[in-house]
Amino acid sequence: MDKATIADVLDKIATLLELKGENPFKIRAYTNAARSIETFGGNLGDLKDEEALEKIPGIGKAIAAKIKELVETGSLRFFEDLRSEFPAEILELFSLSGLGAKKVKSLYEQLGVSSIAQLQTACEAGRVAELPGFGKTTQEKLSTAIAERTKHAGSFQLGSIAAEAETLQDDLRAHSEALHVCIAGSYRRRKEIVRDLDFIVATSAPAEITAMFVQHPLVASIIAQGPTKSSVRLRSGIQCDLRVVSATEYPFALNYFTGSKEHNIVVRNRALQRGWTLNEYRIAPAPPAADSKRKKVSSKIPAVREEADLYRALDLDYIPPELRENCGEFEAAAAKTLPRLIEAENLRGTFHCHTTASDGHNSLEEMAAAAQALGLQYLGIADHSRSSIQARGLDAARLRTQIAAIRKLNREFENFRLFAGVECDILRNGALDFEDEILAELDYVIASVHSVFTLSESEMTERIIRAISNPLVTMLAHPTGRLLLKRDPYAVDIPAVIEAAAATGTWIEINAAPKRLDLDWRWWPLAKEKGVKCVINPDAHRIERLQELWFGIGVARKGWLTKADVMNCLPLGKIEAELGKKRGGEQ
DNA sequence: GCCGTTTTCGGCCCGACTGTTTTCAGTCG
Repeated sequence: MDKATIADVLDKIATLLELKGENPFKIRAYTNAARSIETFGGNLGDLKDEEALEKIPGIGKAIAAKIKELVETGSLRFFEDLRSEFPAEILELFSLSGLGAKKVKSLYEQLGVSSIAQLQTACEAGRVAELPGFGKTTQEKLSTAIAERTKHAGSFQLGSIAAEAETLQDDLRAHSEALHVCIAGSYRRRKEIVRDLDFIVATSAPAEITAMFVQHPLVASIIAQGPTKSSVRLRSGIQCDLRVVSATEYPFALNYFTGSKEHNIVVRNRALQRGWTLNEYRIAPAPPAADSKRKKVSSKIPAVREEADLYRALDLDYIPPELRENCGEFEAAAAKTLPRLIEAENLRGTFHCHTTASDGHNSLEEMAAAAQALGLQYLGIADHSRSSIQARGLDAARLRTQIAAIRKLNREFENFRLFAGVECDILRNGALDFEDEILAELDYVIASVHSVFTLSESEMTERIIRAISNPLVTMLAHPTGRLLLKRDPYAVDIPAVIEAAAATGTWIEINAAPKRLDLDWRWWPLAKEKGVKCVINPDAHRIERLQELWFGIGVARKGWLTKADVMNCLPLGKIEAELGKKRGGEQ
């Protein structure tokens, strides 16, 4: 059972308790526990051990016992009992925007509505509008939400909306009344999936900024419009919120709306401990509290002109947005041990690219020129191997032709080099798609799984470990095979793969293609701890896609990686020796 | 149900917008 499944059960418990009208703080405890499990970086085996579970923040005795039962038996009595109190489909109602626990409860108790289909019928019959607390407008909005539901699933790959987001940001920045503009939220934290975009604008002319925003050519419809907050839907379908604030409010708003929610709660609590109350607009003295805990504290209110001032006032080093997930950043920032995260400028080359030889759209020469234009010192070419029939994978003869072409081209470059590699399929049994003899002729080898995704977890794990145990394999590409929002990862024991990569000196890829972003940021602190090196690769099939390296940098930063952890930050003069290390048995 | 720099009780982030109200509840982030 994976972490996502456990978190999902905890979330569903929270929702069902809400439907029952339980104590809101108990409900939040389950939601907090779900987030905690989701971001838990440790070994999955620990989830069976109650003592280890209770060490995870937000998980106490009661929830630890429930997780243990769930992991050990595959089900949870408490959850099943709770679920049986309501019709099975009732949870789907929560996916409609505007419907929360109270309204769902009313619909269920007063109209017997417990599914989206039933709600649709009730709306069409006009019965929803007659309920207390509902009305004609609400009924119409629900009808629309049901109709639009399939159209906007509500989640977007970061890469699929980045261009739109940056365009809107640039246009807002160009407005003469905009003093500061930033996209906060999960976009700023570089989450792989975003649900909306949060624009924060500092200005003394809020009406003009709001007008420009809601009338922007990218806007498809206006959801809400007020003096300080507006919401629109862009053409791509993503919801986009605008907050207009004053210049003095800006650092607070930026911090608050960057989140994460879990991070904000800790920030606010640290402020409270110092006798201050913090909201999205300002920091102020905490009101004289009824409880004796804080009333004697009366520190001077700090001046905050930018976000860093806020963290400083809370005795913390500045925490980069990518780390704001409440996954240890506070402890590190307090101890002044936050790492200096990798930046895009640190990259010197990259390794996983395709050409027209297999399923790419550009030639060797074009890919090399594009890499040089980006300021890279080297580019690794790794076309598919023969088993990837669908991608016109190379056989030994065509691969040797490509190696020769690369060697020839290299004689023409100054201060740039193409490396000859291959993206070699890992066959069902863990063998590689080429004989060692030809792999040894290459500068490096990428191993990856492209077929038979349905093996059991132990078979898949053994398969991958066998492949990377070959000394000729330099790196493991997209280790889980996931396609974000489309295909789940195949079953594989990532901690075991990380152990094997550490033992064999194999690098692990961050595949920077926005649909993959694999290996996920949540695993990198563990990989780093084990001494595994990272390589950021675009998996580019055309020259424009080389720029997707930018998304890989975001993942690396979220994974707490520095330039020392990422092999392709090494300059040309040093990377060649590193490519030979595993092969030479020096490791 | 979780948590602890006054720790085993008594808190638990909080403001904006909308729609349905006539002063506020529900939802959202």
